Amino acid sequence: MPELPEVETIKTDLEKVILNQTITKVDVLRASVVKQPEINKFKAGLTNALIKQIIRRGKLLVIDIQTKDKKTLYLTIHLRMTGQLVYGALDKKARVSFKLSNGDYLCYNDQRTLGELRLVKDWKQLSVVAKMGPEPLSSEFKLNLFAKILAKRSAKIKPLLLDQHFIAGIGNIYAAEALFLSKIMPDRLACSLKPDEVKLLFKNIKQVLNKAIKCRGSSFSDYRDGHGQKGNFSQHFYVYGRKAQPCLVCKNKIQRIALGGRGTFFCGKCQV
DNA sequence: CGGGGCTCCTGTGCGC
DNA sequence: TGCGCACAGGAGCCCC
Repeated sequence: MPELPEVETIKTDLEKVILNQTITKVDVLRASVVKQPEINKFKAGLTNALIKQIIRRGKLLVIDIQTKDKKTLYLTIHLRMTGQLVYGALDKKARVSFKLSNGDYLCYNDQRTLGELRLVKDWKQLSVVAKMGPEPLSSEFKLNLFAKILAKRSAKIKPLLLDQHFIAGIGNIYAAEALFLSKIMPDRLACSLKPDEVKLLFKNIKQVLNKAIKCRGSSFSDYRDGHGQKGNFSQHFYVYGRKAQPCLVCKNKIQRIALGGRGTFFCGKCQV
């Protein structure tokens, strides 16, 4: 569900309310979402731990904690499709809940339970993190490297944008929107993009992610911010979820196809 | 390397 | 109303 802008919104929301609080109680109501270590160790490590810092890498949230015996550990949370991390009152639907020192709760909700929570010593050594591509909004994401990699790849551009080893944090919504803004058909082969198109796509990836962050993310369906509120970027979608509706630029009907098993929206007239 | 299919789950909406 | 199927912001795995 949540992509980079949504996870970033949750991060900044939670930074204002959970930093320097102690976790006084941990309840795991759905054991399958806790992947590492086993439940009792997970709970023991977090109980009476101090929340020090929140980090985002791609779609992964990393909460830096100091345990009651002064060790540094990291709680990593991947929200997958329907995960939510909401601060406030205890939610009856929570899969995992953390009671905080001020009496409020941090609830991990997840309808489909595909999300993953881990408590680890070194989050950068997790294989998902080690294999992750560059952060698209950081200076490590460079046009010449982007162009070089695209030139070598024969995969279709849209599934490639979703590949977290290639770039971190882009999901189905922002891949579709960035390609629309760049006037590129989602099924074009990466190596077929012309230099101007590569440049445009590079710029639009950054632009659409930044705009979505300003709008506090997209609540197409389940996404909620750190306070349980919806994001506003869905109002600005050009193509995502707009099958059969008129293109906002040329009035042509937006089409939907499947690419790599994922719904893919585009305008057949604006995109080439 | 690329892509298809399947899997982890739960819920909603649509067509018949 | 009821049932079955398609589909959903993700991503890993196996196989060809």
